[in-house]
Amino acid sequence: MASSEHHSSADFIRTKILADQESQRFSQRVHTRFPPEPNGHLHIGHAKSMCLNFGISQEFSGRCNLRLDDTNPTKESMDYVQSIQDDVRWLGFDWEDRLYFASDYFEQLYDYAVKLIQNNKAYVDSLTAEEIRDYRGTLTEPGKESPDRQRSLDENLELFSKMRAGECEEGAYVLRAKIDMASPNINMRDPALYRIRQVTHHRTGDTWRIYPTYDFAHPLSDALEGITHSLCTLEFEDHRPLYDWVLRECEVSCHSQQIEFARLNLAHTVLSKRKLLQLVEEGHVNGWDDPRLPTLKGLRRRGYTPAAIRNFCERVGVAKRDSVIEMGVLEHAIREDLNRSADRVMAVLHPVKIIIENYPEGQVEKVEAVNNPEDESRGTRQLSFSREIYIDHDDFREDPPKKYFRLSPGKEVRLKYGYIICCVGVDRDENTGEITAIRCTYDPETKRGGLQAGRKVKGTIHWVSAQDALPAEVRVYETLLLPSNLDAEGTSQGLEAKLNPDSLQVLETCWVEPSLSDATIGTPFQFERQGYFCLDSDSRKQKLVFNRTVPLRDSWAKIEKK
RNA sequence: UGGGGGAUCGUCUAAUGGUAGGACGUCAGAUUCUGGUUCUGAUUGUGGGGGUUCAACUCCUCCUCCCCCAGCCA
Repeated sequence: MASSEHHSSADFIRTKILADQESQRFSQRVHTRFPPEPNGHLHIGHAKSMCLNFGISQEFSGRCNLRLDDTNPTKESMDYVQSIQDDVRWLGFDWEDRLYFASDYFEQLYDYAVKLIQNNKAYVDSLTAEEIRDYRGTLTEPGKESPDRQRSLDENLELFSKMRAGECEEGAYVLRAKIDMASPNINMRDPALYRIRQVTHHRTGDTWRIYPTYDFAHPLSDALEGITHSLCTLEFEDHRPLYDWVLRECEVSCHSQQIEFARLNLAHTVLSKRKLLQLVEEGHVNGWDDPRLPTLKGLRRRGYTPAAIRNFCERVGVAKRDSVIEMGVLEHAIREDLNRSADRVMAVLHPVKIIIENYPEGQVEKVEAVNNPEDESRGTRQLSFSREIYIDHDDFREDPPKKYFRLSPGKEVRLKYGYIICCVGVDRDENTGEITAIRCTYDPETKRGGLQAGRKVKGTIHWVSAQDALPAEVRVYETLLLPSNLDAEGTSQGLEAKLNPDSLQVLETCWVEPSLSDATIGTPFQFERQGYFCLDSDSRKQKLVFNRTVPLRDSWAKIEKK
C-alpha cells in the first residue's frame, strides 16, 4: 500500500484514508483539492493545507486539484488568482492540468438549485437580511419559518429565474435550503444558497447576477471534480451536516468525505487574511511581500526556501486540537536547510576599524576561505587581507565580561582564515572620547600554513578588508508581534497594541566582502558567525541590500544574559 | 446557555487496554579557525474526582477548562 511508509505513525487523516481504502470506499481512489478563495495572498497556514492535500495525494498515488473558490466576486480579483498559482508552484506543488474554478460550475450549480426547488428542498425568500437573522433564532431558541417557505413551486422557479436574469435588486431575494428552522445546528436553519450580487465577476464578467454561497458551491464542486477527501479547517465542522445534505439532496454520484483539522497558528505573528490585510493597508508593513509577514511572498523575500517551509509543515503535524507553534520550529527548519546549502561569506554589520600596526602599509595579500564547510564541492575563494580591516562592534570589549573569548586590550583573537592579532590600544575622538579605531599587532606566523598556524586562541572572529569591502545595507527583522502579548484575538486596536516597534531594523553602514557584488536576488548566504541573509530586490549596484532570514543560534548571547 | 469539537513534556506531536516515544526548546559535555554545524548525555508530561480491569492516555461516569457556530463571508 502506498501510504505510510515514510510515517512511523499516520496522523488521523491518513489513518482515515487508509481505512477508506481498506473498506473499498471510493474504490481505493484518493483525490484531494487545495481550494483557496482568491481574495488575498497565500500564507504559511495555506502551506500547511497544501502540504496536506498535495502530500496525501502523492503518498496514496492519487491526485490533487488546485481550485479557486471564487464564489464571492465582491472580494476577489484576478491578481490574487495569479498570485496563488505562483505561490503554489513556488512551494513546489504541481496540479498538472487540474486547475479549476468554482465559477466554472455556475451553470451546473444553477441546475442543481433548480432541482432542489423542484424537489421542494429550496425556496426563494423575500425577507431582508435583518429579518432572516431575527427568524433564525438564537443558540438556545429555535428559529421560526419564513412566510415564504410555503411559496409555490412555480413561483419559486419564476422568482429564481428572475434573480438570475438580473431583474432583482441586491438583497431583494435569496434562495434558501428548506431544512429545519428548529435544528440545534444553526447552519441547518434554512441556510442561504444563492444571493443576488449586481457586480462583475473577475472571470464570468456580467454573466451572472446571482452567486452561490460556499455551503452550496463547495460540496458540489468537490462532487463534480470527483474529490474523495475534502480537507478543511475545524470551523467547518458543523457545516459538515449541511455539506452532506447538499450532496444527498442533489443526488450526486460522488459523495466526498469532509475531514476537518486544526489550522496553523504561529506565535508572534498573524495568520488571518483580515489582519494581514489590515497590516498592509494601515502601512504597518510595506506590502504583501514584506519580509516580516508570514505570507509566502514575504517568507520568500525574507529568504525562506520552499523545502524549509514544507519541512516545517511536516514537523508541525496535523491534529484536531488548537495549537500555537513556536517560531523556533520555523527557524530550525530554515537553518537546517541553509546550513547545508548556503555559501559562507564575510560581512560586518556594526563596523569598527582595526589598524594592524606591524602590517606593512599598502600591502595586500590573499587568504583562502572555505565556501561551505558542509559541502567541500563548493570550493574556496580568495579574500584580501590588509593593514586596515573592519570587525564587528560586538567582537571588541574594553571591559570584557567573564568568558568573553573575543578581542579586548592585551588579548588575542584569530581573524578567520587570517592571522592571530593582539589588541595593543585604542584611538579615541578627542572630544567625545569614543573609540575611532582599535590598534593591534599581528603574528605573521599564524596564517594557515604558517609556522604557528596551529596555535590555539579562544576566539575566532570574522572581518572584512577595509581596502576592498563593499558598502551594504542590512535589514534585520524581529517578530511582528511582541512576545509578551500572547492572546491571539483582539480588536483592530488590539492588534496595533501588540505590534513590535522594532520588527524592522535597518543597518545602513555595513561592509561585505567583494564577492557579493554579483550576488543574485534571493540567493542565500551565511554571513559567518551571524546568520543567513539574502539579497533583497531593493538592492542596487551602488548599494547592496540584504535581508536577514534568520540569525545563527547564539550560545554566547545566552551566556551573557545570565 | 443549544449544538459541534478539543484537552499528553515549556511547545508541537505519537502511543485505541500491555515499557508514555519522537521533534523543537532548555541544560551539560565532546569536537570545531563560525560561541555555527555535528556528536553524547540529561531534563520535564497523560486537566481533576470516582469506577471497570491483572493492567487505563486509552473504556465507563461525574466535573473543570479551551475552541467554533446566530454572514445574503469563506
